Amino acid sequence: MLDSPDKPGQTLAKVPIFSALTESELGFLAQRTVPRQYSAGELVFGEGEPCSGLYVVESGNVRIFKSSPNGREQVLSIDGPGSSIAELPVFDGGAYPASAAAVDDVTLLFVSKQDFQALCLAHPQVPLKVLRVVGARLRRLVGIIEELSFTTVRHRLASYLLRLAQKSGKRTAEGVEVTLPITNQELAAQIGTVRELVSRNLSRLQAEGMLKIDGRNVLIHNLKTLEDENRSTE
Amino acid sequence: MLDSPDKPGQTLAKVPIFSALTESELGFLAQRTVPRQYSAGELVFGEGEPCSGLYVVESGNVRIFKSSPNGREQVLSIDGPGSSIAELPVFDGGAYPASAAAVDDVTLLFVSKQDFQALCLAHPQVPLKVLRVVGARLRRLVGIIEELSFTTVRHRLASYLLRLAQKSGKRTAEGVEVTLPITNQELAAQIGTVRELVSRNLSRLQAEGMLKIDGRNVLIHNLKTLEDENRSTE
DNA sequence: TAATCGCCGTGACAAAAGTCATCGTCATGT
DNA sequence: ACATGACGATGACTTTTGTCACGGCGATTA
Repeated sequence: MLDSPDKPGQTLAKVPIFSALTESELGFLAQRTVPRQYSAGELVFGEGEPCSGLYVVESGNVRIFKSSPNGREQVLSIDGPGSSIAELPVFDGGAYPASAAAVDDVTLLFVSKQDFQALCLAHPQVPLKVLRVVGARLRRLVGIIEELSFTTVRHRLASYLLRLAQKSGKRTAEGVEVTLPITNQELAAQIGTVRELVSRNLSRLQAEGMLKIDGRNVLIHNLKTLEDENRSTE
Repeated sequence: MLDSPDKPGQTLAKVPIFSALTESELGFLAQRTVPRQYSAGELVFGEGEPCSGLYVVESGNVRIFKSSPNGREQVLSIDGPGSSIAELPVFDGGAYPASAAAVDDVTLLFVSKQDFQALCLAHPQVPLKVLRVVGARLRRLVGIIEELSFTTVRHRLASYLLRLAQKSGKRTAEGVEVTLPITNQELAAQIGTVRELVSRNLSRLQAEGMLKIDGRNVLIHNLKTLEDENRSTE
């Protein structure tokens, strides 16, 4: 049960880019996927490596990022179960444009370039689905550029908190409470800055009375005030 | 001759995403395209507008950019003849993620969403070509993010000059000479900063003996020195 | 228990980025 | 000839960002 042979098939069925396939086609595809395990922090592939195929996330989360020689990192996206990653380099034949690492313990399904290309030829709907997924990816990247180019660390931090509040905030009497799911270091990599500035800006927002910080828990007193923070210079 | 009826067809033949089509199919497509003229500076479409179709650049150049309420702009790409723009929003049904404006006088061929989708269904190779093109676009965006996140204005300016030197530099006795094709204002928008910083950093590079600036002409004394400028902190 | 390690906060500092205002130049049109 | 407007350089200043160094805290391990 825990390791039933059709489990990969079930995962694949939930992947948007394969949603046009019939059950038997999924089964066929599932037979050619190779499950790969990674433990937290492990590298899945590195920027610049030749692209041998794409991956589907079965469990856990994968972080796609760029890193600088200085040790800085910039996260491009975090993908959970049902996401496909690295679909694009499969098509243009180039190398991976960024690195991928396991956030926590992760199981991925690997689909070789050859198999995927054959699949695309046999099922013309697949590339169309890929284009949809890629569209979303591109929008996200443009959003990152916009934020990096136009806003300050403070803004990006506020945006992050708002997004988090929207996704997993709990209403309480004194406001909305969120729990930071990551370290300041990782948060810094996501909003394009360094650990210290995250720490300082969080403190500053608290000093200004917008937040109350208790370890990883953040109580946002007034969502509106935080939203204004964004609109002002955005 | 100047306005021969098959001219759109000839342009379309050079567009990568249509390279899989036969001559007669191109002719068929050409009949459904609508040529549109824009004069320098004119807006083609604005960020957030619903996407009604894609464009092919027939002549001139189009600038794709984001703008901030502050009046700042960030250029995402500049596309010349033979490029297609806004292929992606056609697929995911969303709005244009950025604005497009004519750099100089421009003629575009408009292909409606409906026609293009029908084309994709009839010719499965087309979406595959689109994926290739989009792959390149995505790489460029990731590159912009990398530069914005990791490097300084000085670095990005040096990179820009190097790229320009590589593309259109002329070797002279004292080094490589390039002519800036745009104003400092526009240069600033491309490297993600403001007019003043471009001016200042150019002056500074000159003061340090790397360049000699004469109006729009820049003489780069030593390409290597400028390249080092990039590697150092990148 | 002590040592170590990862994470966090912060002070001190340096560098970079951005804003505002001013002035000069050059081209254009009236 | 003159006014206008776009473009560019630059000084003065503020804010933001980044770096380095240090110390504290909590968990894990020797």
